[in-house]
Amino acid sequence: MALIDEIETQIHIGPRVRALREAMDLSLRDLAERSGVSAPMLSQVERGETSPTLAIAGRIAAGLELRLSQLLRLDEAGTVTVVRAGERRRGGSMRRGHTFEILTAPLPGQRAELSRHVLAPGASTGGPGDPPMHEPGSREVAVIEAGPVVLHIDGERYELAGGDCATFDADLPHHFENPGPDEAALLAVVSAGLRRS
Amino acid sequence: MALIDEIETQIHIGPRVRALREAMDLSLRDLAERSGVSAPMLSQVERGETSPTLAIAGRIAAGLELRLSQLLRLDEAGTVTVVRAGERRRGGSMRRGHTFEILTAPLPGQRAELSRHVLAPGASTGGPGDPPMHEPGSREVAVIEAGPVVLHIDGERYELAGGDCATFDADLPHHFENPGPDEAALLAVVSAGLRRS
DNA sequence: TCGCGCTGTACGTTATCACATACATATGTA
DNA sequence: TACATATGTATGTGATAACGTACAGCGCGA
Repeated sequence: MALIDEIETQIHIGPRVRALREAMDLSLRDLAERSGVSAPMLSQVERGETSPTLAIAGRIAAGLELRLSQLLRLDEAGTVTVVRAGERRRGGSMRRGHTFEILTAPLPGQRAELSRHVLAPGASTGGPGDPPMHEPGSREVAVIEAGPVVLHIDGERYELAGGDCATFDADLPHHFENPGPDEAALLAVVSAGLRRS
Repeated sequence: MALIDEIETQIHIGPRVRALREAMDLSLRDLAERSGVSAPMLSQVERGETSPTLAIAGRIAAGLELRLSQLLRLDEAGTVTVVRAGERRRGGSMRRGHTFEILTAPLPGQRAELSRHVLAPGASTGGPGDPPMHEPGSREVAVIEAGPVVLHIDGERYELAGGDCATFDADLPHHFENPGPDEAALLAVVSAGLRRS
């Protein structure tokens, strides 16, 4: 219902298995011997008549001298996503003098989001009262393209110059401020949170 | 008997699924809703009491906003070679015409590393024969500062211009090449794969 | 203390995966 | 022609994956 319908979930390794097997000049019984999976089962998998368990799929991959993730990746097109400079939405400015763009595509499987922020003199990326926090456990890396910029985080204050790089917990309240007379810019990377167990 | 015993075939995604689910702060029923897989099934999979079919595993991965190959790759982490981080962090050039800096501090708990690469005309960040892959499950985001740059990955070829942004699996063989007559530069972010606990 | 809502798990049933066997077709060999 | 050996597929049976339901445990507010 929810996510499941919006995402391509179809797994159809059958044709790939058959192609690989024939490329190695193996019969179904040959591969059955190598993989420990019965020939009729292999036949059904190749024709897509059944969805094998991970255990079976792993043995089939092993028989083809592949890791299962490799076998599956062959059927997952679009692993590489390119976002062209022209086709990005410019993010609305939450504050006057602040504009930003999200540089990365919002696709599943992504664990990092990269954004570029431009600050007019005196502007900031957010305010002390603003809610826009990041997911718990996430980390942020910011590189200053043009400074100076002041990073306010959790009551602390860090003065950054062009080329400086700051790393911090993105789930703490924070914002960047441009104190100087010139325009400032920075790149921010937010890597998805994963709680340490 | 044949190959099957010589290759590690064990698939145990259970702990990984549980870690990811808890990191996303989802209950079994939450993930059931997102994935279309029943909660008891998820429980059994997490505890390794059953080997799900590819169809089910794919839906679980989708519910976790991962591709199945990515989810599986997290479990194949043990076999992979580590990058020579020591040499690279100094910012030396591995190839002529290629210089880079690691911008982030090498601190524990870091999940993203940011580096800036400069390529002389004709230079590349590595070669087709070079092994330096990133950790399994890691993702890379590259922003082109000055192009053109060609991204070679897994046999594919992507032409990028200044301002373009590419995202891909960092554990696939890849390198950047500068085909133009001018100096090229890019920023690369590698977000860590999920570590075993 | 009582419930309410939530968590994860045990139960029993149904669907289907995976096997061994048997079959149909196609090659080649005597 | 007959036999032999290979291919991939149809069949029926036991094992198990996957479901809906129901349960024990926890924290919380009335």
